[in-house]
Amino acid sequence: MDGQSAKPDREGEDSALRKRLPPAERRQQIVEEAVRFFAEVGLEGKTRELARRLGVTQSLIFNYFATKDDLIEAVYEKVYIGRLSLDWPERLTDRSVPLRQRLIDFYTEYSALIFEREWMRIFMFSGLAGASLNHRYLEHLGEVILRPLLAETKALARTDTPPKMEDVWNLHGGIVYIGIRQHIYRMPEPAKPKEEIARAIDKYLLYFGINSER
Amino acid sequence: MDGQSAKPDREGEDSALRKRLPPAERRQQIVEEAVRFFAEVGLEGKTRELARRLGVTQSLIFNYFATKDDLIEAVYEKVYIGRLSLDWPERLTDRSVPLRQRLIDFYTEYSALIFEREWMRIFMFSGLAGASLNHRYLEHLGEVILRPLLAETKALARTDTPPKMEDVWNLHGGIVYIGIRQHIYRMPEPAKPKEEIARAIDKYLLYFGINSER
DNA sequence: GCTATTAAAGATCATCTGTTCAATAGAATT
DNA sequence: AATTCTATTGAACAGATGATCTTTAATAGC
Repeated sequence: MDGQSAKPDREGEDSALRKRLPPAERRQQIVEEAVRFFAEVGLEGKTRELARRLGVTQSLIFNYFATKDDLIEAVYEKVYIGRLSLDWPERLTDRSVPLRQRLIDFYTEYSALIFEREWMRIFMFSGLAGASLNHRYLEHLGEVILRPLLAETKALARTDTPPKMEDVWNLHGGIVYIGIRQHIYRMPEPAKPKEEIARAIDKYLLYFGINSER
Repeated sequence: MDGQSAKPDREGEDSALRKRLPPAERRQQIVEEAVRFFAEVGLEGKTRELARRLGVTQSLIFNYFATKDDLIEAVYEKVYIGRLSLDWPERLTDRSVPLRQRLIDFYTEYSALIFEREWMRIFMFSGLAGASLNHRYLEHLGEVILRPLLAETKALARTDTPPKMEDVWNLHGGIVYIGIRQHIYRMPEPAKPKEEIARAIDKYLLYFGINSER
């Protein structure tokens, strides 16, 4: 029943030798694999399985992270950090560029960042788990991106129904849902995601009577 | 450390006596609580905790379900069945009613059904777990609801850009995202969800130049 | 009221899982 | 080559967890 009971963990697929790495490097390696691993199987993935994938003993993981929660925290940080808060706030409010162009630029870049299986799934797992980072991220997004977007829309709107925050969330949700379908529900990717994003933006702008050149 | 080691499980909150129920009834009771329980903590929730909430021993659960997976399967069925496939397909294609009204009727009813914490979360948990029911549901939705909706839109569209399936998904996603924000990310519910749904629909229709009366 | 039936409890198993720690071995320094 | 340092391993523990099996007792049929 057990062919090799002498080997406890460490089923190194690529085998090779057990390399001795500088701590910083090993730590990074663990976190990177953990991101992939947890994104695939969820945050309840077992440390033994993670160790197996790393080709390392399970106890080594606890040499770098006191508890599993610490590891998950490191995964959150790795995934969340740098995903937002670039120069978008200014660029989104740069009125020398037509709003349509600004929106397309933003969502092209943003979707390139988040329409990625690892991000999408860990975001959803952590959201379901009620992680505070998740809340903070969404609040941050709302304040730093969506609220300014609302202001920009208001400034150009030509209809009697004034734009509301919910309209911006609707635009955002419609676009994000493309990634959810693809990476959470594993449906096929749209043929031309960029084009769908542009159409979503045009629907939004048209509703408020905003011209493409403005 | 343990005040009452003689009682193994069965921390009946409402206490009372160990009632002897007809099997069908007990089974139903277990499934219903399991829906609530798994929706809250995820599909990896422990059977002992579920039993505790039921005020019943853990072993009793396995008297009704051979394995935990069987229980989860029953939860899926309970949650998924009856959530779709009513008379919507016909009503959505009833051209004696303006499309806008049909859309509003549909999404009012549909959102009332799915904007519910249990459904939303179990749908997401099962989607992340790759449950086949999830795929079947979405395919069914696409075929039975969204594709007819596309046909209806095409029939009334007055613009040169023809409506595409992706447009319908965008409409759908934007609306569903309201529920995701509320129940997955636990953000506050919009003040007037119905109104937001109507606005999303109007954006969609306007983009294809479809009049409200048609 | 008595008995056969069967929910439900109680006890326990085998395995899994996070965590700890002493022993080992790879590399750098002397 | 010997020594030192420490990354990594190997082994084990305690508690949890899905599942099984025997025992208890509530209910239905007579």
